Amino acid sequence: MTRTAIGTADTRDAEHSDVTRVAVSTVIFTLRREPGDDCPSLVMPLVRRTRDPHMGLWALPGGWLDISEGLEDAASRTLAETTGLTPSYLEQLYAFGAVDRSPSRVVSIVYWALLRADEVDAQAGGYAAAGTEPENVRWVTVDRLGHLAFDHNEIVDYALWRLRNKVGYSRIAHGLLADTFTLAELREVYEAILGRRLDPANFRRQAENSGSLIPTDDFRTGSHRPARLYRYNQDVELADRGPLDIRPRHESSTS
Amino acid sequence: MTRTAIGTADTRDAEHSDVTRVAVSTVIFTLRREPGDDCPSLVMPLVRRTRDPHMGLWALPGGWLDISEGLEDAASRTLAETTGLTPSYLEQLYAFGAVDRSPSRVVSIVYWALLRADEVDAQAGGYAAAGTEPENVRWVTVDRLGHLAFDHNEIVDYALWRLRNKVGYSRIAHGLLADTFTLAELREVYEAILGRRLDPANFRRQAENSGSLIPTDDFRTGSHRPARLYRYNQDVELADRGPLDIRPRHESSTS
DNA sequence: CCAAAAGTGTTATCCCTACACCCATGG
DNA sequence: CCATGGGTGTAGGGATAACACTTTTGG
Repeated sequence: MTRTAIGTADTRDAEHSDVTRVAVSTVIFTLRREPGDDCPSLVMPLVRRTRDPHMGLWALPGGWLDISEGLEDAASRTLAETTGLTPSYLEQLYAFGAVDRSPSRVVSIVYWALLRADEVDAQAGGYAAAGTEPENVRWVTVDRLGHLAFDHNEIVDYALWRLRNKVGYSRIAHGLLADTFTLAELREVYEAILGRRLDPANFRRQAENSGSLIPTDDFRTGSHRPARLYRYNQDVELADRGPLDIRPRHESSTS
Repeated sequence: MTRTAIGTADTRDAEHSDVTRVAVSTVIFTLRREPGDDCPSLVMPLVRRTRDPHMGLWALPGGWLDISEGLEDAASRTLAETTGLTPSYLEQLYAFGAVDRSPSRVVSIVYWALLRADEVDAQAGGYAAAGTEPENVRWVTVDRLGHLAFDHNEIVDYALWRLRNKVGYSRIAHGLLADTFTLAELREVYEAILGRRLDPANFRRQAENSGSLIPTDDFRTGSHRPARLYRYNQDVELADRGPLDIRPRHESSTS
């Protein structure tokens, strides 16, 4: 492994200013329920830049592509370095390569990923207990990002567009939930992503008819009528992406 | 401009074997109507490799990314070098970066493009008249490609999947036609891409209701009842891709 | 007149939406 | 018993698919 940098695309060495280098960054989504809020909201981790192109600004997690490392491996690695977690979903977003997007020539292969809310909470709790909470990492609601380094605002906008688009025809919403969940929880994920409320009755039917949900015998008991817990049917993959193995495997760590 | 190579991802210099280089390749689709056939079929240009990784095999047109050149510019450039034409549609497909996809480490940013059938025919006629038909370029029907260099078979499969997928929810089919066309011609494009016949009556209604077609006052007179010619409404862009300027501009050369 | 493609009309079906309604639980 | 969310039923609208039908040309 060669050296890598958190915070994409800085100038590693002056001597490299005449070559094109490849960076890999990742837009990482998860869901956070604020105590006062009625519905959860999308949040993502950002990394503070400690070097000069845009030093001090917040940027997407990322690093240089190692010569002996696959693109997706690089995305997973930087994701783990930033969050300590394994994504429930990881997909390539786009390759950004405008000549002027960085002082030196950098092509960024950008991935986007989903993290299960419960895993993030557990991890955050662990950091808090150990007192090792990283100072240069911050989790931010997607609609309050502010001005990011490089072209990262554009990148996040595109990732958000893709997420919202994809939630309509695939089952990525499961990537934000624990392995069992109520239909209301699943619906809240959709509502948080799409930014609008959905009819519970119709949502239930659609979800049930999709064939991707397995009802369990357990119920979530709240302050009212208990709700059945469902599980994601891993067999059904749904026409989701390409016909080949280009697409990432979901390395679900909970199952 | 530095040196470039037709036929992606060969080893430029031995001294570069310790760096990751960026190549840009393009899957170029157009429609060819064989004299005997009843319906046109998808064809694409391939380039014969003249250097050693996979020398002699056919490969996608491509070349090394120049340090002062945008990704899309590189795709357009190699496309022009191969076909002498400007694409009617050009979009990034995927970044391929498996460690073992080439002897040296190469990340290929792959684009896919559409060419208007009439422009390709005109160009081919020009080559034939001038006697300058390139020997190392061959136009092949997509279902008779044979074994290509590198992972290019996978790449073409993915591009085909994307094309077939996209034809269902966008109007890229126009990218394969001249600027005026009959509904039957438009339907044939869809049929060639999707590989199945479509009901002419229903297709007509869908096309008319899409709002993207402008009827002209001209008719195509064949051996039977004349058919109205339509034009593509360039104002309507349809929710097609990302919300920002990441998407390529269609540099249509006919309008 | 005939064949064949251009173009129109009609109907059944499916899916989605809205919304009324019943069910089960904690307080 | 009542408020609240869990869960079911149902009627209307829009899009699609299947296919019968009329129109217009060349031969």
